[in-house]
Amino acid sequence: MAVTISDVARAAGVSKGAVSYALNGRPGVSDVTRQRIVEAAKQLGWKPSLRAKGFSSSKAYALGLVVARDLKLLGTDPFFPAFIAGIESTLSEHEYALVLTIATDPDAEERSYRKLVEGGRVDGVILTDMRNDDSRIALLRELKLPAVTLERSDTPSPFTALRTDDTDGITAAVDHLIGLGHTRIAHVGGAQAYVHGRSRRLAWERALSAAGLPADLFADADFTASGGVTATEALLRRPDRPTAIVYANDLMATAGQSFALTHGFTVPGDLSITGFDNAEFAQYLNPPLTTISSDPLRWGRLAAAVLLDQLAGTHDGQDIVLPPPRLLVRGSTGPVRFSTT
Amino acid sequence: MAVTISDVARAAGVSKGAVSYALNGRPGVSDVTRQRIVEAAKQLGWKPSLRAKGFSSSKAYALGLVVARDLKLLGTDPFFPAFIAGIESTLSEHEYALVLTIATDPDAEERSYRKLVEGGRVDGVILTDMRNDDSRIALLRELKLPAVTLERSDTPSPFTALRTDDTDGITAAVDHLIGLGHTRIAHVGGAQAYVHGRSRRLAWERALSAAGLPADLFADADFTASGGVTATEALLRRPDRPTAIVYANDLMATAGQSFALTHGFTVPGDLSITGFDNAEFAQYLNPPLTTISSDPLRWGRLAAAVLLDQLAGTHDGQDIVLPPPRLLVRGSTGPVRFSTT
DNA sequence: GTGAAAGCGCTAACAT
DNA sequence: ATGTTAGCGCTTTCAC
Repeated sequence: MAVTISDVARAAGVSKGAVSYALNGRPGVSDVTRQRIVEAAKQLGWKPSLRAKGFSSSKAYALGLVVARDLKLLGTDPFFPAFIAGIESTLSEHEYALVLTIATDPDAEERSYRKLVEGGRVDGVILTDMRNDDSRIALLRELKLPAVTLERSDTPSPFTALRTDDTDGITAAVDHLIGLGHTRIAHVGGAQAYVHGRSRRLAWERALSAAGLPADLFADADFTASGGVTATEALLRRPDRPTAIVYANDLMATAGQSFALTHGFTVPGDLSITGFDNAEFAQYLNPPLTTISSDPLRWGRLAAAVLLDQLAGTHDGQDIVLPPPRLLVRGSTGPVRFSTT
Repeated sequence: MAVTISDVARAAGVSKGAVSYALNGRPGVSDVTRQRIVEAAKQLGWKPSLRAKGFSSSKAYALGLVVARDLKLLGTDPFFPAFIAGIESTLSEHEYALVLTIATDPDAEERSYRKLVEGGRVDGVILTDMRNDDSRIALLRELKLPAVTLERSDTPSPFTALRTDDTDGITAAVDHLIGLGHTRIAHVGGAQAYVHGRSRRLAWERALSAAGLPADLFADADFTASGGVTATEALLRRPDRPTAIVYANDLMATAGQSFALTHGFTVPGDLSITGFDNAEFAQYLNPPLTTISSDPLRWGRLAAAVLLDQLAGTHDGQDIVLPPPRLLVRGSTGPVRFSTT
């Protein structure tokens, strides 16, 4: 049997309560007594039982992450692994653990949150892939589960959000293309039900408007490779086809580039292409993909830190704004060759 | 306050113990009493507290997964997300949760396991990325932590392993290339410290030997894109350069293909290429990558199931053998053009 | 300032 | 076969 609080109390000649106070740095014990207790605990090599702590304090000492994504997307998204690593790096400093759940359909998502709460598995959750009109906000409210969200849904939310302007990345991409002489710059959108899907589209529109260019070359897609192909095909079939396409993520850009190349277009000669995410493989395409890079590790670290602060009551509830993503110019973008207008 | 076992006991007019027995389907209560108890529990909407259960039974009702990988690899590996989804699908049926840890350096890995145990976070762990001479085996033994491993390390291990023959996938790839007339078939190896790195290399060697061809075109790498580039460059610089390269994963194959294309080689004209993993992006390369596909979802599901069985004492300890991976022939492989020997 | 003691909600050893 | 009861290891209230 491992050493318990009673052993320490006995060794230090005090009560269990005193030990608890002493070790949690709370008032209720004199400094000398505290010293003695700390000493005894160290001597005995006492490690407070997380289970007992959790039980008596009704805490899980864990945070939850429910990932609701299509497997195909999960597998290629460079965001999640780094994001999770970021979460972990914060949690490991605080004796917290991460409980990960993967939900493959909408119902499973809600069930996941409910189970996490019913089982007392977590003290709070991190919400990613925010959606416009996001049902999770009401759900978590009902469940009284503390949360932090990545980006802000248009659904009013009582939860702290980590935000940035996707805007800046897309804007930089569009401006880069305009600088290369492009005037027919299309956008292949990510699923518009997602906050980041829509904000990227809006950023594209605004950047074009700001330059006095029409934002009429839009093709809706869903962040998947096959969606990217379909959208690209639709755009390239148009008589006023674009000379550049801004994609909402690298996977669609990759698929789109592949489609263009196999249909006789040169990249960037006939068509310039930009992605979003900076997936590892993107720089090994032919040509390597110009893309936009954020800092998922940092997002993860911060998201966990903010949530922990909140649980400890040391966060003021203000949203956190992260630095904007950066444009990485590579071979898939180049000067417009000629205008066919 | 939520309804507890005492409430149910009172309502059913029995002791707490009786309720515990009744609800866990154990002997000790008559069928009539059991009926009454179950009824009362349902009426009151009683959900046994996982925390209390865990506390009194010293169980976590959770499994752990410690991922020790370079972030760059984590982000492009299609294996993990699907594998984790598989684990989840089994766990969610058993009131178990998954605690995920990411270790970015070797020390962190050991610390992770120790923390998981000390905190009583998990009842067992799933080991992936097995290494030859794997230190985790001794560690888990010391920690008395039940485990299941993916593949078997050469370190003798008391843990059940899920196995397959990588062999079959690589063999199929080499045979496919031989069938296309290739005779100088190289291999760009994954880190040889890993079981799957070495087994793929050995499979390549054996397949060539079986066909009476020399296995002398080997370049060591580490599963990373940049490693793939370096290895490819070394191979293509050789006077007896290969007409086909079998890569140990898709990321290296992608990077290698990119290198070859940008250095004037045509694929598959001058060089045929095969990968391993069937990453989503691989079919959107130019040309699309011939690769080898396993079933990570199934691996995950099984790994979790076997471990749970083991915890329940219902597994005989026999290794589980999974079906071999499949070769997916795509555009990156073609007939050898001519021989320059 | 200090310490005793009462839970927290279960499980399991123990009487009956 | 059934029910009683003593913990599990901590936190926290409440006397002292």
